[in-house]
Amino acid sequence: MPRPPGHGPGFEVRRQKIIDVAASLFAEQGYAATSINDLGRAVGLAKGALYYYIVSKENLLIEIQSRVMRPLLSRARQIAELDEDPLLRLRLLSESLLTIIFRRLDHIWVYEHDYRSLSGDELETLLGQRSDFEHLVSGLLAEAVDQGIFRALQPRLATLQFLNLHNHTYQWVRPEGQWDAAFLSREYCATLFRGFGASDNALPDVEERAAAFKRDRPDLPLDPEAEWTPAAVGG
Amino acid sequence: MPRPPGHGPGFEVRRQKIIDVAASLFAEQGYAATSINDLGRAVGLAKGALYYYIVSKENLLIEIQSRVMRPLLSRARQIAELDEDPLLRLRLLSESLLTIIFRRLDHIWVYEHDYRSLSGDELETLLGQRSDFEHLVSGLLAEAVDQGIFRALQPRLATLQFLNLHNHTYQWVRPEGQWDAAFLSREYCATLFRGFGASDNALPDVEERAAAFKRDRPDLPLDPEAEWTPAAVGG
Amino acid sequence: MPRPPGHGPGFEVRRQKIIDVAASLFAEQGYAATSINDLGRAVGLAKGALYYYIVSKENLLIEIQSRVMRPLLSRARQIAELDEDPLLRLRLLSESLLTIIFRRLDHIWVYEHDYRSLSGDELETLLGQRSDFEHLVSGLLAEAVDQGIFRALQPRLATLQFLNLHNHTYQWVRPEGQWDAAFLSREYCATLFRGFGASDNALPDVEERAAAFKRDRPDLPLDPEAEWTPAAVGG
Amino acid sequence: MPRPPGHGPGFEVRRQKIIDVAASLFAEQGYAATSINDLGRAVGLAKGALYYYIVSKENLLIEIQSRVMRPLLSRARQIAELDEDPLLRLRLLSESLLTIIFRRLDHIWVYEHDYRSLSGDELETLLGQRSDFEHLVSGLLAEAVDQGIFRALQPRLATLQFLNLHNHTYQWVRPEGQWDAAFLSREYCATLFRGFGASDNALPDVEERAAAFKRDRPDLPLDPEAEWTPAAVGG
DNA sequence: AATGAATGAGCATTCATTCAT
DNA sequence: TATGAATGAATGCTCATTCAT
Repeated sequence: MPRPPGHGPGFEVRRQKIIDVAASLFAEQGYAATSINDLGRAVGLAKGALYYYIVSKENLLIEIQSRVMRPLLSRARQIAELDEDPLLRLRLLSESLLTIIFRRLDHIWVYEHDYRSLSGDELETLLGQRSDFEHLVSGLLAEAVDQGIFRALQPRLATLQFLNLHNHTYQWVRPEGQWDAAFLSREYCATLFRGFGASDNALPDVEERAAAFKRDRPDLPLDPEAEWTPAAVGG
Repeated sequence: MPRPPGHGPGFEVRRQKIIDVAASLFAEQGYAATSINDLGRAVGLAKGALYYYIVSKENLLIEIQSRVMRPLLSRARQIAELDEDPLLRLRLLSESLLTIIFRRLDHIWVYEHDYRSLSGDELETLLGQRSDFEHLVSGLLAEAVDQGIFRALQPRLATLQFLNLHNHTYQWVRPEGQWDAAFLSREYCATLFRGFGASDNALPDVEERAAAFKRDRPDLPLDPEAEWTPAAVGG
Repeated sequence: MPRPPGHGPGFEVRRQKIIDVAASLFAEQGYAATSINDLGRAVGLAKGALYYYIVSKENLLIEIQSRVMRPLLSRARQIAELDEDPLLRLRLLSESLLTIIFRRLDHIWVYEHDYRSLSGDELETLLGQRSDFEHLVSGLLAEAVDQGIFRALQPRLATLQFLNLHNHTYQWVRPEGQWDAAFLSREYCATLFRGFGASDNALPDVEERAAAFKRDRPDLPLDPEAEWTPAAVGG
Repeated sequence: MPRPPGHGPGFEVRRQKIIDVAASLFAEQGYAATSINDLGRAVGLAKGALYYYIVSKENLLIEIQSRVMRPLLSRARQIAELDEDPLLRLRLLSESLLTIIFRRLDHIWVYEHDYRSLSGDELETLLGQRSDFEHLVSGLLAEAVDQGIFRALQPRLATLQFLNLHNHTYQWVRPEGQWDAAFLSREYCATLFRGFGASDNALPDVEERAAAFKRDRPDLPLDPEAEWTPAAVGG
């Protein structure tokens, strides 16, 4: 991102502070609902001055996204390349991801909510980074399957479960609450690793019973929007 | 035969179609970024005529939310009250939730993304409904713990894992794709029920090894934003 | 005002009722702030049906104006032409004017407030009628001066005083209140006839004292917007 | 030298000019019928720039009202508290009121016509100020009655006559015309003070004759809307 | 005689951005 | 560096009016 030439020493510092504030405002009110005026007020700078530091509102979004995505991806790559078994690497990657969610909750809100406000090029970059991250996870999961640690999972579906579990955390987590990133990581991985594990200790009949239920109770369809049929009175 | 005052027979039909279109636009571009003009264009109606059918933009949001939340909650309550074991009920509730996500994906997008655009009263109602749904899940999980089917879980955290796994699905699911709601429900429940299950077959040492890693490799902190310390060369 | 041909017997009745309602709404909220929708609701007719009876919103204004102005002018002419002394005729005309103010208070509100919403032609007609009425008053006042009943007044200024006193009544009068038109007319005429009367019983020195005050107290200018000068401390 | 944040030196000047123009437009066309676009055009500023100076359209109304009401009330209070006889104070107050009508004719138009466009709080304030002013007049008139300068008048009705006579002036006065505020005040007070005066020089029989007329001429009712009865031909 | 539906212009207001100073 | 001032397009919404039925 080329900056106009000839900036004083404080320029970058202030610029970063402005992005901080923008992230917090965007997280609170949403990107579209936050005006440049709001930002100026929160920063204590007139609108005109603001534009000395920022190039556009959309650019703030880009910077916020990459603040989160760049270090995460870089650390994730390091972890994935460690010479450790896949389970440990997954566990470390999980904690890494949760750590940044805890530390940059507002950035994550913006990242998760407003990435669709980006236009073509930038959106593509971002989606590329997301995809890169997903592939790191996929790779580790596949290794675990290959090594027989996990049962035979569809790798894509296992990845999505891993990501669902972690990524949705931003919706409810309180960084100052009772749980920290390490704890959540331990819990999530306990669930996932047991859940994905090879040993066949599942609760074996629940699927059959579910199938039976669907067959025997047409009056209570699982589709919430389906009509309610009065229960068949058995003979 | 003069019709009673109010609206003609086609009114409600068209109104519902307009809400359909709104849901799809809001899902695509976000609520704040979609203008009433956009909606009019998509519907093929001038702005003025649009307002013959809708009461306000925000009201569209409300209608979309409740289209999703009302049937879901009602069906979820029926399921929770069934005289079946908690595992089966969780499984049915899971499929119910995923079914509505598949059938009303755009509504769910709006529901998940733009609920914060609602003002006081409506937001409160919505959050109340969300909370009601969560309590249904919590109750079933607690039953499973009580009956010794699941190990001793923090009920709140188990609930959040259940919800993370399901709710984040809207982010990537393709209703016309290879998987359907029943399949995803089976997979998610397999993961969760094994993961939450009582039998102690976890992969026991991963936590110790993670702790050791954090101790031995201060050069590779899990926080993606922490400084990279050149690896200590051990002696 | 040509009406479309072929109306049933109830047409004119209903039309008049609609104008009644319009007058009351316009009086309450102002012409510009009252919508045709408001009118439809108040009348119990859909907008479309309304236009079967009215030609336009502005036309309602015209009808309301002439409902008030036509009978008033006609009666005023009859009174002015009576073979009675000017004082009596002024007194009768005063009561006539106040009577219509009492009976048609809402029309008068509209008449006084919103006549400027009329466009060229109609406005001219209205102003012509106003002017006709004023000339009737002027004529009677001039007669009274000629006959020596009133002192030598500038006829225009006397007319304006007569009209000010009467016309502003609509601003505060309550038709169901303690006073009726006859009473107000008696009081107004008592004031005006004494005030205009020939006998020189004025309170003679108030003008001199007013002049003195203005001279001696430059610190308290009568112009409310003039600067306050600290009072000159006398020696 | 960086100026403190807020507004430059020309801001308030321009702001006041905008309110001036608004007052003149509102007076000409009415508040509701004047658009912010009209104002922008008249001021030579794009709509966006206009809002840099004004807070809202309604706020313009408020500013206009208080421009007129604040100085008037303040000056009126000073006059009412003077150590002079009530007649002189009434005369001075009359001139004060007329002076502001002359100087701020457009403001007065707005004040008199569009006060009902104000919403709750502001309307209450305004009505309170109007009432305060009326009480000042009432007090002086009551003093004059108590001192026997005026005959026994109903104080409320006397006040309303005073106000009718003065306040309706804005409807026809031309500030650049032949009359000025001092002249009108002299004339109005001459009428009122004689009219209210104690000496019993009224034209005593006009009321009896009016009563007789009403009795004897049922064919010519004073109500302009009453049916015309063909005159009874007397014997 | 009356309706529901539609229109297009207009409304007050907000916004991201620019620029001379 | 920072400001106040300006712009023009866009926003959600209302309105008087029309018209096929």
